[in-house]
Amino acid sequence: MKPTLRAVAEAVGVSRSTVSNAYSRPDQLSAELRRRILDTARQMGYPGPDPTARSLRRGFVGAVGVLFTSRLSYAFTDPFAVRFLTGVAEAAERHGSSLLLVPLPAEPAGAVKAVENAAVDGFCVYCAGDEEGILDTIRGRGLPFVTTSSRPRAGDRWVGIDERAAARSVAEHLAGLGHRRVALLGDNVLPDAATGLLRVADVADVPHPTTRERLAGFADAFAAVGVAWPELAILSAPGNTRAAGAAAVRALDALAEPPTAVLACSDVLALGALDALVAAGGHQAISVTGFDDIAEAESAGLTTVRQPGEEKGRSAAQLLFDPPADASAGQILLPTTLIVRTSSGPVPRS
Amino acid sequence: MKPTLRAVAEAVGVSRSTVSNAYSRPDQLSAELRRRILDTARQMGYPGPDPTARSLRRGFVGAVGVLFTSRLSYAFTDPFAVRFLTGVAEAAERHGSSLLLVPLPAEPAGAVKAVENAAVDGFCVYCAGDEEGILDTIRGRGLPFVTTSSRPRAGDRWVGIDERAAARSVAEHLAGLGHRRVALLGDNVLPDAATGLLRVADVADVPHPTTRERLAGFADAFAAVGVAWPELAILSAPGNTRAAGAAAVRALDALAEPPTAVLACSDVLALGALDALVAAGGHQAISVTGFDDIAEAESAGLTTVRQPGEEKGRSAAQLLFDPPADASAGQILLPTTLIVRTSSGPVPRS
DNA sequence: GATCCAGACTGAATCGATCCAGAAGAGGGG
DNA sequence: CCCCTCTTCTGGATCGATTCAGTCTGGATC
Repeated sequence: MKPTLRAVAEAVGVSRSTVSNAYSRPDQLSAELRRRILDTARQMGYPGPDPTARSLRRGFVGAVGVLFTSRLSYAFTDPFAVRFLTGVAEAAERHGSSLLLVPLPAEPAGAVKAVENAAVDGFCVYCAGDEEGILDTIRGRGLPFVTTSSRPRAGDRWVGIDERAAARSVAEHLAGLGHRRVALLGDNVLPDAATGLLRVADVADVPHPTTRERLAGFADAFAAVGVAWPELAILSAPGNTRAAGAAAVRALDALAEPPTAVLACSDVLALGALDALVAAGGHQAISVTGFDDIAEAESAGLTTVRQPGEEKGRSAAQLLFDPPADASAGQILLPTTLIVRTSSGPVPRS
Repeated sequence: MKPTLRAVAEAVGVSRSTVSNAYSRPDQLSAELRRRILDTARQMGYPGPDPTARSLRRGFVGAVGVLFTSRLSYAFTDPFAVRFLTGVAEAAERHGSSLLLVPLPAEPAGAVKAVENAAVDGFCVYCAGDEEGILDTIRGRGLPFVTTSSRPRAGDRWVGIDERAAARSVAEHLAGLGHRRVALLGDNVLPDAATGLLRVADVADVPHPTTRERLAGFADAFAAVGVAWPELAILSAPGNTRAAGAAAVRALDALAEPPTAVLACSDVLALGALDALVAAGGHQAISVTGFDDIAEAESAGLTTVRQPGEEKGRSAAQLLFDPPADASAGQILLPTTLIVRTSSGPVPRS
């Protein structure tokens, strides 16, 4: 067994307080004694104050929790999530904090337990499915947190973009190019895990808030040019991956008249859509747009909406570390930009 | 202030142990009493046992530390590191553990402190620069760990590849295509942060173990066809990024006779090299190879050595969670494969 | 020479739980 | 009716440190 602080104190012949001070408050004891303490500590193989015990006593941990809803390992396969995490990491390392990545089990009860058991000083919540349940648990613990995805409660710290307006901007671009018969592509659009071409009575039925807002934004633009919601084809992918996007788009084959454009809720899905269209040989005819502007989007020539991923993470962590005195400054709206590339073009005359 | 377990115990009129049992050992008390306890706890706003206090008493935390040497936020920009992390995350979530990502300050003393202060049950050490210093600190704490990068000490748990043989395999491929005048590209080849074309007296002078092994493997293959170490051009990039790789390769312009091939120590660097060569217009003439086989390598047609990234992470975590009874099984050597694509070809006759 | 003060160090209380030996009570078997 | 076992619950010790109100010492001040 490793020696404890007490053992060191006894070996040197001083009180535990003094040994503690030798580590954490050098100014509280003479340099000479401090040296002696640290020396014998080293000799005895004392590894320094136990982090857990210290945290308990001090009342803080030095780590922020990061919450992804989907399986943690999936988070890393999502380029945008990785960029967010990069930003959080950047702020955290500047602040001297560690990052605790907490895997959330699929069942709500398990997720709540995971949040309750996380030894952290606060949370960055990235896009959770059962967001409210999780936020309530965090509130229950009395820990500070910052959300990103859905619309925040008044008083909650938040950083995000205007999802709906951003989505509208790409859709307006396509509408401007003359597209009227279009498909909207999202992942897990409805809760029942149905995949492919879907009938969605109302955008409000879409459970995932980000997907919902983006679809609504797309719809807004088309409504403005006279295309109503029921006329839009809705495609649901089984997940936010390239393969899933491709699979969903293949469902369009069933349509008598294929759409002239596919608007995806993420770049990953959009790239998958391109994959499928290229494989089918008809990609010239169909415009595809994405959302996020991940690295691959550029080389693929994907028209998309750029949102600042790293900055989102950085601001979130920053907001957690030093909360603005003025609560109204606790909600940061980041800008988005429409990036037009080659994957979108005018409707082909046929 | 949030109520504590003690407060709940007093409110219900039972002992603290019983409340504790209500949460952690339901079989130790009657269902009826348990319900009563949990109910009043909920009413009082008790968030459940404090994770830190619990960890202290139980002696374990439920989190594994992951150590990257370079700045934590850089880790996420390295696709191979992300894949490793994905694997670790996968194993961790299966095991119900969290991941503590610990940023390591650049100065060794700070890094040691960071490792000492991490509240974890063990570490996965991914490619650390001052690896030995860090491993010693972990050993000092008496915590289990798994390393990946450099050659392991006997008895240490380890998962990795035969870096040197793998590197040799790509180099042999190029040598077989007739290449004799080649450049080797790594990041931070020498400790003095020199960039571009370098004079390196001996491979052994390269501080970073992975880079050293890979360069040595490249050299092995060329030595076998009569090209000695001093005849190889060594390029050092200022970091493991695409831009850095491109920058380093531009130094080749200074050469009277440019090499016919560039062998990079990572795909990221290789892609950067391709960028630079494409920009210069001469990429047809020069073969480029990478290392790792990241996702972008395929679409770029990059010849490379594939190593199983996710599996590396998964095995590392697995090795940490359930150590093999037989210590000799604690070192896992993963296979590598040469992947030949279009970025390598025969030496052009001129 | 009495007073004051800063600096060095101590001790007990505390952080918030979990663990374990054992007490109390209920039921069962002989 | 007594002994034994089981279940249910309790109290105190403990995990390993930090904190804070003091004590003690030696020297400066008037």
